[in-house]
Amino acid sequence: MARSGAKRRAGGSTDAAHDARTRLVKAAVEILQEKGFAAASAREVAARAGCSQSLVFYHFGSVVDLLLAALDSVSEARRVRYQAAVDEAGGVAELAATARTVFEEDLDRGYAAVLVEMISGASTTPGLGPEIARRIAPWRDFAAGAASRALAGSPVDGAVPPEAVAHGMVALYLGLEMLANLEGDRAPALAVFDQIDVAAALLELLGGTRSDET
Amino acid sequence: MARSGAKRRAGGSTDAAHDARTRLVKAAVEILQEKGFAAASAREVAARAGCSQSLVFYHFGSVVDLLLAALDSVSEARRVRYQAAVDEAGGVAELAATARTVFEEDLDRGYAAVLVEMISGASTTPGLGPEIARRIAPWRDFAAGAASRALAGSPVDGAVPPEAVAHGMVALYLGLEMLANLEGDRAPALAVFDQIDVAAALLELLGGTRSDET
DNA sequence: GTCTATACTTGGATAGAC
DNA sequence: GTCTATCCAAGTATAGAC
Repeated sequence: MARSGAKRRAGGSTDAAHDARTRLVKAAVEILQEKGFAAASAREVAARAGCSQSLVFYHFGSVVDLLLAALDSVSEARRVRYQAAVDEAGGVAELAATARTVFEEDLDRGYAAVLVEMISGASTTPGLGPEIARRIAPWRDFAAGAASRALAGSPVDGAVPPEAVAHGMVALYLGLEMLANLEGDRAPALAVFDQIDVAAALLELLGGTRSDET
Repeated sequence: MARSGAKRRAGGSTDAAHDARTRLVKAAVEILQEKGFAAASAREVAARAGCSQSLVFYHFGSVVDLLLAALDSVSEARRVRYQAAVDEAGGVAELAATARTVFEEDLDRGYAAVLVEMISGASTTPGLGPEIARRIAPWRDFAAGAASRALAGSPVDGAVPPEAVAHGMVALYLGLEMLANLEGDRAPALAVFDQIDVAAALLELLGGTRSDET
C-alpha cells in the first residue's frame, strides 16, 4: 500500500538526524501518548517531526498506516522486555511482582497509552479494528503462556483455563491504563497490582509444590 | 451553560414523539454505541434524531454536553438495576454470579460501550476528562461497597482493601468491554467472569462463615 | 422550538516544482 | 525525498426567518 516499504538506507547512509520517515514514527508515538488518537492528524504529527504534512502520505500512504507503524515500533520494543522479565521469574509470586514492575514502566513511559489510543480509534476508523486485533493476539498468547507456567502445580491447575486468565490480564491492563490516564493518577492501578501480589503469594502458599519445570 | 435547562414539559404537554431534546439524547446514545465517540458529531446525531443540527447547540450548548447528557441517561438507568441486583445477592459466590449476569446485559445492550467511548473521547477533548471521572466515581464507590460486603468474614478480610478490589473490577469491566468491542466477540469476556465465579466459590469454601449481616 | 443558510476551521489527500 | 500550493469533505457554531 505505502509507496516506500522496500529499500531503507542500504550501507553508509546512517544519517545523524535520521530521515523523515523515522522522525514521523517517533513523532506519531509521542502525539498518541500526549494528545490521543483523534489529535494524531497528519499535520500535527508532521509538525512535531519537523517536516511537511505531505510526507506522511508519501511514506505511509495514509495517516492510520503511520499510526500502525508507530504502534508496531513500541510493541516490538516491549515484547523483548516482557519476554526477558518473565524468563527470569521463577514462581507465581515472582511473576506477579514482575508484572507490577513492567506495568509501572509502561505507565510511566506511555507504552500502554499508545495501544489504548489505537484501540479507541478502532471503534471509529473503518478497517482499523482487525489490524489492532491482530497486533494484540501475540500479547494474549504471551500472557497465556505465562499464566500456564504460573498455574502449573498450583491447586487450581487444570480447573482454570490459562486463556481466560490471559484475556482477563490483558483486559485489566488496558482498563487500568485507561483509568490512570483519565484521572491522572496511577496510584490506584498500582494498588491493584499489590493485591494481585497478595493473591499470588497466597496461591503459592496453598500450592506447596513449586513448578520450576513442567 | 446550555440555553434550556429549566422548564421541560409542565403539565399536559406529554407529546407522543417526544420533543427534539429527548430524541437527541436517545440518538446520541445509539451513535455512541454503534459508531463511537469520534463519529458522534452534531450532524450525525441530529440526522438520527430527525431534526436540525442547530438544535444540538440550542438545547445543549455544545456537542460534548449532549454526549454527557447521553452518558448520564444510561448511567442513571443502570445504577438502579445494579443496586437491585446486588441487594438480593447473599454471599460472595452469588455476588459473582450476579456480576456476570449484569455484565452480559451491559455488553448486549451496549451500556458499557457508551462509557468506554466517552472515556476514549476524554483523552482528546479538552475538559472532558474531569467530567467523566466525576461520573465514574459513584460506580467505583458502589463496587467498593459490594466488595466490602463480599469480603467480610472471608479469610482475606482485613488484608484486602475493598477500594483496590473495586478499582480493579471497574478497570476489568472497561477492559473487557473494550476487547469485546474490538474483536466483535464477547465469549472470552464471559469466560473471564466464569473464572471469577470459580474464585468466588473457592473463597466462600475457604471462608466457612458466610456473612448475611456485617 | 425548529428550520435554513452561512461563516469559519481543520483534516485527508494529491499535484507539481525542486 | 522533500517542499509548497491546492482541492475537497466534514465539523462546530451562529444568525435570522418562521
